[in-house]
Amino acid sequence: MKFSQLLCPTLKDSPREAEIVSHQLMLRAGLSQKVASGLYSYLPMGLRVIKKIEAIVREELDAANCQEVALPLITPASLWQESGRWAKYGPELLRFKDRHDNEFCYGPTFEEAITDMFRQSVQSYKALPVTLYQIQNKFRDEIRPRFGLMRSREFIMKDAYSFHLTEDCLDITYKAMEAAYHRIFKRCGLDAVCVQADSGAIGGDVSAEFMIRADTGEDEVLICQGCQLTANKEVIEKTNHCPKCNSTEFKSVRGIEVGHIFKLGTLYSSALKASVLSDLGKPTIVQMGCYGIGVSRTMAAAIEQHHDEKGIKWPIAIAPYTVTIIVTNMRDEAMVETGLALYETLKHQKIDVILDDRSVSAGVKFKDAELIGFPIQLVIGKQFSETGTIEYKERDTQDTINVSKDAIVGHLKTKLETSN
RNA sequence: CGGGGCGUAGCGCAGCCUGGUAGCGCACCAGUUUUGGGAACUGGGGGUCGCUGGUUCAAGUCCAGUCGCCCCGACCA
Repeated sequence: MKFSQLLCPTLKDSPREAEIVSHQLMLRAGLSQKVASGLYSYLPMGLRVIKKIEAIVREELDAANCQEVALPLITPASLWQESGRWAKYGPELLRFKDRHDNEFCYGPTFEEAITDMFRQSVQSYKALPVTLYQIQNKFRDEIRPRFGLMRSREFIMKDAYSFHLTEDCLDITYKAMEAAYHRIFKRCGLDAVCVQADSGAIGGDVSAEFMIRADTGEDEVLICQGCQLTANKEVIEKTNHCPKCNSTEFKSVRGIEVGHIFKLGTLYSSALKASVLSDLGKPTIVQMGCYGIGVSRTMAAAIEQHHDEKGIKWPIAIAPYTVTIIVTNMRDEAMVETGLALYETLKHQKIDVILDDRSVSAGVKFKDAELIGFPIQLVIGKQFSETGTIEYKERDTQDTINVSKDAIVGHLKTKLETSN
C-alpha cells in the first residue's frame, strides 16, 4: 500500500469524547470512527488489525479441530423462548418484530442458535465430539457503552460451542480450548492470564476468563500469594479465601477480559432437547461447552498494553503493516526510486509493507509512523544521500541502526525471523 | 436509571456572566519558497452556534423544553 492512497485520517488532537488511551489512539491513528454511542466503524487500518487477529484465531481453532460456521445475526424469539432466556434476558437483548409481526432479536450470544443447528444435524454419538465456531458481529444493548471498542454495543466476537456425549469428553475439549486461547493471545503478542471466574448470565458451572493485563482494565484480578492462583474478584468475594490453598493474602492487578470459556453441561441441550443416541441406543442429552473471544476488544486491549506517549506500538503479529518505508524527501529522485524499489522487493517477499510516499514534510511522516505504530520503520533520508545507507528503526525499543541499501532486506528478514 | 459534565467549521477551543448578526489554532484548497521530528509566507473555502419554542427591535449569548455525547455508579463478554 502507498500511504498517499490510503484512507487514514490521523489526528493531532484527541477528540474530547475519548478518555482512555486505547480509545484516544484508535481515533487519532485513524483506525476507527464512532457512528453512535457504542457503534463504531473500522477504517482500513483498523480493519487490517482486526483481520490479523481473526486469522490467528482461525488458525489456532482450526488446529484444535474446530469447524467454522456462520449463523444469522438475527435469531427468532422462538429459540430463545425454548431455552427460557427470552423472559430471563433483560433489555440488553435488542428485540424487534418483522413486518409479519414475528419477534426476533439481534444475537448477543448464540447458544440457542448453535444448539438448533446441532440438533438438526446430529443424531449419533459417532459424530461427537464436535466444536463449531463463528466470528461475526454481536449486539448487546449495553446500559452504558464506554471506552470506545472496550465496551461497545456492536462488537466482533468469536464464539465457539462444543458438543459431547460425556462430561469427561467435555473436559478434554475445555482444556484444549484453554490451551488454544493461551496460544492465540501469545501469538497476538499479548500478556494474558487465565483466571477462575463466575459464570454469570451464560450459565453453567465451570468457567475461566482470559485477562489482558493493563492498568486501565475494567476488571480486578486477584493473585493468591500462597499458590499464585489467579481468580476474578467475584470468585474470591464469595468465599473470602483461595479455593485451592485457603490463603487469604491476595495481590490485585487490573485486567481486560478478552476471553471467557465455560462448561455449560446440559443447560441448553436439555432445554432445546439436543440429544444423540449412545452406543447403547439410548437417547442422551449432550454436554456442551462455550468459548468466546472479544476480537474488537482484543484490539483495544492490545493498544492499552502496547503504547507510549507517541502512539501505538503494535506487536508484529497484529500490526496493520509490519514495515513502513519513509522517504523523507519526495523531491529527491534517488530516494524516491530507492523507496519504490525496496517497497516492491518487500511486497514480493510477502512482507506487509506500506510506502510513505506522501508529499509532506519528514516530520509529519515520522509522527504518523510513531502514532500508528508500525513495528519497523525503514527511513530513506539524508544519511542515504550521504552514505547510501537506510535507517532501520524499531518502534517499540526506538533502536536505530544504519544498514547499507544492499543489506537492508536481509537485515529485515533476519530480524523478523528472530522475533517470531 | 441516579449523580456530574459537554454540544460553536474535520479536530481542539474562545465568545455566553454583561444580547448587537461568529472568531482562534490545527487540518483543508491555490501559489511561492521549503524537505530529518507535526515548515514559512500570501491568498482562499468551509458554520441555519445540537434541535424546538419563548422573551426581545435584536439571541451563540437570556428562559423553557427536547435530543445527542462523555465520565462516575448500578449492570455486564
